[in-house]
Amino acid sequence: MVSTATIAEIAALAGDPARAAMLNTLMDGRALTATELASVAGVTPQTASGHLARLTTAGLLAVEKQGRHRYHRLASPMVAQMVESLSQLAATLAPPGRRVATGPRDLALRTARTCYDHLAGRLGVALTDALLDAGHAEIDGDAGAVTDGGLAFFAGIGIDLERATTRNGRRSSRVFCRPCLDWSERRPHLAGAVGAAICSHAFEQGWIRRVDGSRAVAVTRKGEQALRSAFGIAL
Amino acid sequence: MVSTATIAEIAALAGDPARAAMLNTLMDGRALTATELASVAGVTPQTASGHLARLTTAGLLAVEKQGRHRYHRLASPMVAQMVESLSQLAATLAPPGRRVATGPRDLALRTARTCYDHLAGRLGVALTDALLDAGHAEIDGDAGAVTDGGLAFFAGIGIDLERATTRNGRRSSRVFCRPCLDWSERRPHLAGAVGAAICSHAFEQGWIRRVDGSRAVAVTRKGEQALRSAFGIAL
DNA sequence: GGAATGCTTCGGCCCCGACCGTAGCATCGA
DNA sequence: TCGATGCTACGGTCGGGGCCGAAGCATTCC
Repeated sequence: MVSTATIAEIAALAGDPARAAMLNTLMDGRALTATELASVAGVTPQTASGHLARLTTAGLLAVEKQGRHRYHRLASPMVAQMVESLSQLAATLAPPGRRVATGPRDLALRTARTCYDHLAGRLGVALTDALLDAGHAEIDGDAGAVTDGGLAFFAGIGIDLERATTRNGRRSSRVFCRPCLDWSERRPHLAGAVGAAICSHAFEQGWIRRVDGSRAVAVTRKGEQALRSAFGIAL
Repeated sequence: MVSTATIAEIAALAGDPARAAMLNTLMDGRALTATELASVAGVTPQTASGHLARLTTAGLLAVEKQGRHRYHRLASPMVAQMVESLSQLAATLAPPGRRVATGPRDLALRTARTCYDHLAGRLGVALTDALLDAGHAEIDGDAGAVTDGGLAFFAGIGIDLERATTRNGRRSSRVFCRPCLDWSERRPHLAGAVGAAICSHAFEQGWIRRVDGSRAVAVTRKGEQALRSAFGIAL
């Protein structure tokens, strides 16, 4: 966050194949570790470390230290917008034959996808809205919380939040509930242990299933019924 | 227009100081010669020629041959949008204290300027606000629209939106109306075909004129009257 | 405690590409 | 026809930076 930040400097940062792959991977709003990003970029961890350091000092990425892991995410929606405009342009300029098939996949991603370990897209935001409206959860700035009524509600539909926050009988240090700005909806959805518990429960109950092994998920017929009866959601 | 056009390739093209200066200079939508662009980039003509060739084959620039001159311009509004998003990010990431020396030239830029092919700055935002307040246009998120009343309004002041959206008798695929976040005002102004039509009309009617051949424009006396009577704007 | 894991720093290699000087093509004005 | 101008093509130089191997901290697990 030191240098004078010219257009050329920003573009040069995104102009390296390895760094571009990292930025593109982080476009879903997740926070990934340096090793994971090294993998997607196809470089060794020490090389990735250098790239991540440059992206971070430039202000494009934000890091969150958690134990021996360092989670990297896009620093702001504006960075996502910049990457998005690059993607659009790349898709347009690519020879029509070799254009990445647009449409169903993108539509699926915007409808419902996983964001790290919780749900995002229209589904994730709709779930969050429903929980907020019902008074089961609250969001205030960067903080989130589940109300007492919410705890009972989750228990009633089979989501044990006690179990979700403990591992090996010991309390996890993980953030219990926090809002996460949705990349496509530009509105918050629930993350943290609560978001993860909802997501894994939805998978276990067969409400949703992965599409093509990508981040996109599809809501099953059973899931539609469950979401309507439990949350009052008609996606 | 050959290679597969990845994000990294596009960004790398914009990541060179000389090429970035060229792209930035072309942001006003004009077409400049190679020599002029070499001047603003601070390189020799032969170096600039190489840069321009790369930008052109990549599809970022379009060339128009006229005699012994070759006029270069941005290939599409999408390129302008990409450069715009880079500018925004650069302005945001720059240390607040040492932002480029603010002077009369900057003041003129902030007051009124062209953004590719439409109006920006205080003038652009004021025009947009007036249109929104009068119900002539609407903005919802990333989408914009002109109302039926708006169409009649524009026709009344001599702006034919039908003509603006058709080319050679066929409907252009260009986005009709979209909001564009103003770099200096941090609020949206109108872009797309509508924004372009307003801008060109303002030039044709002598409401505004260029300053020093830069992106800045000055509102003429005639323009002040027209803006006040037609839009109710007192800049 | 010791070992394993995640990440960073350091040093050195090496390639890409930005730059210019020179020279070669087009076009315009006499 | 002959310069003058605008632009491009080629060759050579050289500096930045991407890459990895080796080594050094920090943290966690057993």
